[in-house]
Amino acid sequence: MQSNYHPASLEQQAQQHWDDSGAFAALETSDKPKYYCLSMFPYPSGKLHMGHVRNYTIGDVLSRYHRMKGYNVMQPMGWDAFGLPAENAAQAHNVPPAAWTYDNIDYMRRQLKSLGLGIDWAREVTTCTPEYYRWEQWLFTRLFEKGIIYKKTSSVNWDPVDHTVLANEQVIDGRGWRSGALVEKRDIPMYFFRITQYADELLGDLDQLDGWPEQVKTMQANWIGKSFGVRFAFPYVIDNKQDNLWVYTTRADTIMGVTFVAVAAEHPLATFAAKSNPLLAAFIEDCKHGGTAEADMATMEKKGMDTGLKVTHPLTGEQVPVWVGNYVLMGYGEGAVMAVPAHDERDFGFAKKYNLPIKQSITVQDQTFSDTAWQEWYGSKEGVCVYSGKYDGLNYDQAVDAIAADLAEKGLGEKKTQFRLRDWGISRQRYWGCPIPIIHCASCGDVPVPDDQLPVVLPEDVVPDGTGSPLAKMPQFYETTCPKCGAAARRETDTMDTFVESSWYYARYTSPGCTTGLVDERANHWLPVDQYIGGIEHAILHLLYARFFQKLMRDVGVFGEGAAAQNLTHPHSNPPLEGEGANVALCAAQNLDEPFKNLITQGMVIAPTFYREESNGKKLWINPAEVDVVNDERGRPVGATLRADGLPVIIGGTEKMSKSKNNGVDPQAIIDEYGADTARLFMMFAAPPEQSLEWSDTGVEGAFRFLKRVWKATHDHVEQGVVTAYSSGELSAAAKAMRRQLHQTIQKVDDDIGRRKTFNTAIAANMELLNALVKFNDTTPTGRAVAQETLEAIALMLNPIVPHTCQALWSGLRPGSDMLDQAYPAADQSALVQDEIELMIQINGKLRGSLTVAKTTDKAALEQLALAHEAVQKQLAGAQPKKIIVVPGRLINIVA
RNA sequence: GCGAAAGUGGCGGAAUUGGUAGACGCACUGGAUUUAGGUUCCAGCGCCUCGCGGCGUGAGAGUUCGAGUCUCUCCUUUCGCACCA
Repeated sequence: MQSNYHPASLEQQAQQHWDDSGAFAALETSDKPKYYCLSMFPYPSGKLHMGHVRNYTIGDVLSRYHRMKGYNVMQPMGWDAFGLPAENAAQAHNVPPAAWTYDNIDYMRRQLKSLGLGIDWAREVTTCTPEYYRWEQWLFTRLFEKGIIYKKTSSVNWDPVDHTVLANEQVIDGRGWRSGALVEKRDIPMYFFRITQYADELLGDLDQLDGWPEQVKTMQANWIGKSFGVRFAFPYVIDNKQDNLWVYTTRADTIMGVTFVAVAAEHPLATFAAKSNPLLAAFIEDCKHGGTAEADMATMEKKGMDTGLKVTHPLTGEQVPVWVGNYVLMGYGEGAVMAVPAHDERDFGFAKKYNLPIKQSITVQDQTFSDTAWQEWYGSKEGVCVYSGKYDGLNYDQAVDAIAADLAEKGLGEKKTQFRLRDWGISRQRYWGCPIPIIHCASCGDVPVPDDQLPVVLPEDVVPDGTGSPLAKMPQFYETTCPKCGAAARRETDTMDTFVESSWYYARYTSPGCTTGLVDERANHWLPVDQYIGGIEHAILHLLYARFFQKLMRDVGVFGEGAAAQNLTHPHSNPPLEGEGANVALCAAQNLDEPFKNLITQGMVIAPTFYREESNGKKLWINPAEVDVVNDERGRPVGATLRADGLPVIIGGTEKMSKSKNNGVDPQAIIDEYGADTARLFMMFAAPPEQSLEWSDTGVEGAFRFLKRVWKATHDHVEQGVVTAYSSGELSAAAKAMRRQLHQTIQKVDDDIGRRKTFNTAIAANMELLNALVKFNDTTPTGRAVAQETLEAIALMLNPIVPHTCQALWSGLRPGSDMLDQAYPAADQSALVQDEIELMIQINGKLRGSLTVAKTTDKAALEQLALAHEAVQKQLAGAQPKKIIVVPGRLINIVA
């Protein structure tokens, strides 16, 4: 072994060895149980950021750990390569998005390799290649034919200056980010996935997902938002024609408190009223300004205007005014809501503002109604009806039943289950995406592209200019003939939402190179994904869409038909895993309902910010790498200076790494300076995976220092001669204690990585073990054998986290043996036996002392020993204790 | 606005089932080694107090022999909200 720790050369050697031996090629022919470990694939934005390093290190730790535990591991990687940033870069640098994207992929692939990830690169997928999106288009045509995909109009953000559709991200304070023009809502035809048809299954199957974090499942359940309510109508007459205004409510018990109805600006009644009311028309026009984001809608000022129209309350027969409200969404529910100002916060504010009547209809026991009392009642379903005629005294359930029955009798309503979830609109008026495989024919309508004409290839030499859709300006792309009648026809020029590509890539990894379908029979070997890892920001949308796609692919028969029985008996299909998620239905992919058995949602990577204020008050953000922080004599930061000029800078908050705050740390710089293992170790040590991780330069140095300490301890030991690890024989008390700590650590680290996935505590336990070993320092033959045993175990335990270093340590400890072939160490139960234990002594729950006793001491003897304890004697001062509580193995509490 | 989390020393975090609060690391202080800086090694390090001791897990209440952990109210911060990925 080299005397010093040289990460650059040893990492290069280890990676070369893994490459040469094909160590991470995942084969379907293995006898071992399979473990499919998937990290969310990156968008090729240019270079890796710390979030990627964290994500992929977590995946690699679990992959290597499971390999050592005897699993046949598959860890793939690919590129989520379509998207908006490529178009922005294209405009900025005048390069086609394709060229920019492929260059980024080449650079980032090299970076990933330098991290030493155990990836099977033969399975790489790139979503912007025709080989990939061909199957997405194929699936689209099947779903279109089944009616799962359909067309309807929907609102988008329209920039009237650039004549282009804007993403929500491109709308800043209601204005286009480039033009600065006020954004308008515009209705255009789009294709939708009928995800609402799967809402019940997507909700119900959450119960299968034992290996998912509770909060993610709760967020998904809330997002799907199943509610039980009543859909009912307010009849009205216009131009002597009878019609109904439909609304939906979950609070039918308050129906007698309705004092007005609010409709969306786009509602037909609003449009009708505006014809004869220029002021209303202007208001409706005004409602079209501003973006479509729900957060904006919910926080903007609630505005409204009376249409002058009246509708009839279905139960009281009263005339109720119809208002237009800017907070009512046309695309959600009926586009109209009943308003009960007495018992709804939003209606209350609206009624106060426009001086509309407020009418109480429920009450809560012992409380007096007032303008503020509604606040306490809002959201609770504990009230009973009052001032509601025949419904007086009924509680929520009784009132809803009675009211729904009465509405049904009049043919004006019924109970209805509704979902908050809306259908998924996937049309994008952009260039850099998967072309939608539809041909528009004047006589045949929307015709899906036949299989033999797929893929519809996206031309790759285009530079978008930021106005309109490039494909819509390319006759050579859109001019075509109808596959049905042969007449001249126009190809669809919209592309798909990039969420579509990322909804099925996990399945494609199982079948690299497959040209006969989306996947082949290899999918049955690998699916489902055993462990999925990715950012918490994907907790709702991406994960919901991928779950949806698994069900779609299952129902379309992507995984083969009639092959289920055969695949179910496949010897290597989906063997059970220990631990979380083990009860997910084990079946071939064809019958698989859920794609991801276990899920880790990793937190963000954050870093301190530094800035200077310029004369115009603007903040100039300075990268943490250019700053020195000054601490006082107690370690508290008192200031910071810019290294370049030695002058002070202002310390800002600790925030998510971003370009705008210039607080990103380039992983490449860390790898170049300290090596990949130090970067990996720091990221795994600084916080558990689900929490946010604060970047710290000195923390990185600490991680590097630990690796040097492990290296030195191993080197110094090996220099004295490699020995056989301890297995049996007489041990000194110190050696016995050393071995006990070693085997306790093996047990703890196994649990920390395998079950708890708290890599930070696994690393801390190894640090403690090394500290103990350095102190142990026993040079007798038995002592050296125990040291050999300990050092080997440390190398094995740390191998999943810092694999390059451990590969080299192992070569030193066991010349001629390869770390790649090693199993995870098992704890020696006999070494764990302990004769004496320490018990805490409490008086009234406060710690007063401790007691070391034989493990076998019984309760009565323990009580006597505790009472005889000096501190107890002093506190009791001769009095009798009221009670003594003995918690075996832990403490004795004396209640005085 | 709605939904989901989080809050523990100067800092990141640990405390896994209600039972020793602060493991491990960083920063800091003192010492040793070193040509110097750095490195490395040893010791100290929650707060108040000379000490005895007291206080201490965002704030306030509650349950319990015992609460960082359970319950309620409040405050603050972060994430998501359907065209960023």
